[in-house]
Amino acid sequence: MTAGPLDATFAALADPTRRAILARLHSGEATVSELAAPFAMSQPAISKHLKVLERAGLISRGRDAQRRPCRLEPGALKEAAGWLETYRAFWEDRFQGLDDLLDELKEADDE
Amino acid sequence: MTAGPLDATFAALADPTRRAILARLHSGEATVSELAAPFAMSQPAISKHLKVLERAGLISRGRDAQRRPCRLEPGALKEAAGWLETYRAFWEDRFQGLDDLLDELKEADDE
DNA sequence: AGGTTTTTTAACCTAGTGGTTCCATAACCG
DNA sequence: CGGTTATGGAACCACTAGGTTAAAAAACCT
Repeated sequence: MTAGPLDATFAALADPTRRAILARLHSGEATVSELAAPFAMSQPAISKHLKVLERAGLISRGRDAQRRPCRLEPGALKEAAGWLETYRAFWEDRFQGLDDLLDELKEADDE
Repeated sequence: MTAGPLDATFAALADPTRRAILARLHSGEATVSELAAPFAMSQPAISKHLKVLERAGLISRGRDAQRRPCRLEPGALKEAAGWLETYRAFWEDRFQGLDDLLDELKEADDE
């Protein structure tokens, strides 16, 4: 039934703080405190978000003395994009007016 | 901080039942009972899922006598895919081994 | 060893989610 | 009108999520 790691990935992406963290990591590794700095939120809260991202496979963490640098991992993002890709033809068809055409035909049928 | 409708969209996509419903709707409109049939779950539960999908803008609902046919809406899917698209270059770079090269350089630096 | 920095853990709170069952609504069909 | 079908709503329950504060770990620096 299409379960699996997509659950965790999409759930992780559903939070704006976490998406902002990913955006930040897009431009390179960062430590927990660096990631926490921009947010009006306690640092343990950020740690929780990072754990969610890690369990979803969106980031991985190294060790540098006391610091735990985070880096973006491409795998999960790629899978999520892959799932959405299934629908690309659908929304591009719609953009080309195919669905609108169908709507017109249906309305014509009702009259 | 990149908030907005992406929250609702990704949250809606985080549930396998809802993704299955979207997949089903990909091949055409369907009524609530048709959508509920494949699942070992009460029909009100499906109604709740449909409400989540609707509030996320992923589906819309018409009216056909007692039935409330659901159809897939492309907008939200397109936005979600658009957000992920920002990272496409990142995971494709990784696939090309760019990050692996960086890893090798770093390991060489440690020795 | 003692103190500082960085990060995680624990305990707690509130609110939301995903499911249930039972009932209400709405539109059809005799 | 009365019954049936299709769907939404209300009340409830267990569990999870996102936040807090306070304390514990772990690795550094004299």
